[in-house]
Amino acid sequence: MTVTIKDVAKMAMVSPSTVSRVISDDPRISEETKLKVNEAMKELGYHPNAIARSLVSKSTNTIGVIMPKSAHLSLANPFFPEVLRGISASANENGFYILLSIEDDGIGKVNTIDKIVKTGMVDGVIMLYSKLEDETLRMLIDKNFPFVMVGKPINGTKVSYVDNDNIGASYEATTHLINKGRKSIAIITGPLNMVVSLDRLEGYKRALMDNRIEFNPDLVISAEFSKENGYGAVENLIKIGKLPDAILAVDDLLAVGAMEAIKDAGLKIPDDIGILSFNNITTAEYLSPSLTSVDINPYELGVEATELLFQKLQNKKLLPQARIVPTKLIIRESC
Amino acid sequence: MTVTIKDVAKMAMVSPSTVSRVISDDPRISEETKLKVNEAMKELGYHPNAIARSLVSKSTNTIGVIMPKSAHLSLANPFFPEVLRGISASANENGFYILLSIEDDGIGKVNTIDKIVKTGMVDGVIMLYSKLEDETLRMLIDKNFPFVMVGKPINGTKVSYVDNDNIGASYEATTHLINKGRKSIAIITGPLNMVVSLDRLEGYKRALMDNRIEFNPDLVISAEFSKENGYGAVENLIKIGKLPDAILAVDDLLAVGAMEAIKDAGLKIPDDIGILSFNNITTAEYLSPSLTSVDINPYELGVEATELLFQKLQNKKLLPQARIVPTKLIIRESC
DNA sequence: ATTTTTTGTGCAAACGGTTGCACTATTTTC
DNA sequence: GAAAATAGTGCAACCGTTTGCACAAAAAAT
Repeated sequence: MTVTIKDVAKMAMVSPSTVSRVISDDPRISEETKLKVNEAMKELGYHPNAIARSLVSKSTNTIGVIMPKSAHLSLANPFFPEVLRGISASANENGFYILLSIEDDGIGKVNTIDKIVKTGMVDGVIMLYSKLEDETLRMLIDKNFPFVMVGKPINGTKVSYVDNDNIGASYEATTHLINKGRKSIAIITGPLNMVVSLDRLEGYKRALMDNRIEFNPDLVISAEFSKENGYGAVENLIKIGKLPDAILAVDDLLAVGAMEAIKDAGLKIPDDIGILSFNNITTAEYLSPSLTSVDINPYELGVEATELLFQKLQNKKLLPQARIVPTKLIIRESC
Repeated sequence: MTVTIKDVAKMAMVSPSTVSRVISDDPRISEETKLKVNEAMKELGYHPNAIARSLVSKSTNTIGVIMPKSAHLSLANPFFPEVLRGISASANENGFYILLSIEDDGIGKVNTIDKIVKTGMVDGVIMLYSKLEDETLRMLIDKNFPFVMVGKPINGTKVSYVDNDNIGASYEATTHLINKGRKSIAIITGPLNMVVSLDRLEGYKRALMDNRIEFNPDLVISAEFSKENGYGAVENLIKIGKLPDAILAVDDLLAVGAMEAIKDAGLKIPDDIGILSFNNITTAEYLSPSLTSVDINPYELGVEATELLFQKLQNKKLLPQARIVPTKLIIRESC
């Protein structure tokens, strides 16, 4: 049925080895036989079987990409799809394929990383996943299996990762607010067990410090990313009478909620309160006032992750390293 | 280095065949040896090599998923990610993996479908892709290779596909407008070489006909999906003095633009003009007035596509068939 | 005119599994 | 108690490639 290397060999009247060598462009093959073989291949419509090749070469030219199923990021903004595009572009360029797995968050679920790694389906893994169970992480490290994480790992484990320059971006954003004359800047940050929240808080603190503004813990609100929580955060600031003249929200959704609350309180943006947030969702530009936001580059994140992984594939002994992708402050009307 | 079936065999003091049979749960193996073998497998941390298995079984338990890189749908709304989630969930349930390829739209680019199919990396293919070059399509059909398309194919080719019930949805939407007392309904449709545009136009026509409203070609505007085009379409209607009392936009983006144009013209929504559109992007609910829109179910589309593909894998002779996924009209303030 | 080197190709053993068939030991049947 | 059926396991071929090594023929060196 399927045409194999032997069929080609027969037709070209050479041995299978020779055909194989033609395929891999072995310099020892004469031009003459190359021609014959190539002709036979074309004639028969031959394509080398990837599985058989993998079996002997012990590499599949495939990288596993593990995505969380968790909704808020993947739906509210095209973060994951964009990372994926970056990975895909970079992988394609290097002749690699992508085995995608969307992990079920539920505990006790079958772990696909485990399977694809242990059964040898992939050469390396990229994880868009920070809440990774330690067990899997341990396994990867113990096996010295090449992998890269997108997003700084949670517990300081020494692994390779790529991430946005969250600290730098937050520093820049905060400085921008300060330069606009804002004195009292609140920050609505995400859950404090998320590295992204901590990093953005850190950048905020550093900027305050560098500008000799005292850090005020009352102006730090931590909440899950959602419009409602953004709204609630502002309500709360109003209630305790600590209304700032600017708000830094670590996620656009929080900002959207905050903006509503501010308007509902009869205050003006940016006149009374300036607002600035992160991620630059598409809606940001359509809000009124349009929202100043830090644009991140998920595509580039994907590219960098893949390149880093390829380095590891070539040199298994490469030490864990980080790649930080710059961000860009998009200035609009909200501050 | 890696532990193979032979190592297990040695440790359990049986032949490799026996180990293989234990793995595939062959009933002829005695409980006793099963125990021995399982113990040895655990002891050695053995996992059967997927590649080797594939080589002999001639199946990889992997399906290829081909996504277009083209931006407008994948970015403006989470359509593709959602389809992907559906595919992933369904595939996982059946112990299948996903080989994802994001195709570069550019002509002359290497065609990944071709490669993964011809080199035997996947058992079947799902294409989220309607602008498929005929060449690839032909190849798949000629090889009788199992595949399913998401979205009705463009040229009536007899292939298996899943799609939203676009005609039905449009019929329902138009009827809704009519029931609200609208007499003169314009439709802003997408490019007329896209099946989705045609189908939604078709549903619109049928609803008019069933309600004895004459179809007026002047009220049909075709434009690429974008805010700007939605704006322009309304501007144009105004200019030619054919302002309707309702607009059916086949995409939310068009509706958003249309709404702006209507407001800019000093008209009121829904009082002067009602508006209704398709796809129900997240923003729809936040607009003012909030936008009545047809919610589609991309997740289900993915699930159905995968199930259909599995049917084909089991029965290669299955005739091409379609699966139509119902939609849901979400009524809000805009009409 | 030998010997040595180079060039081009083939042989056969892997890679890590699966499976049809044969075979022995045990059980069932008559 | 011998023949037939059944149960449990192993042998060896195969899946479609790659690759180390051997080898013959041709070219180069002596």
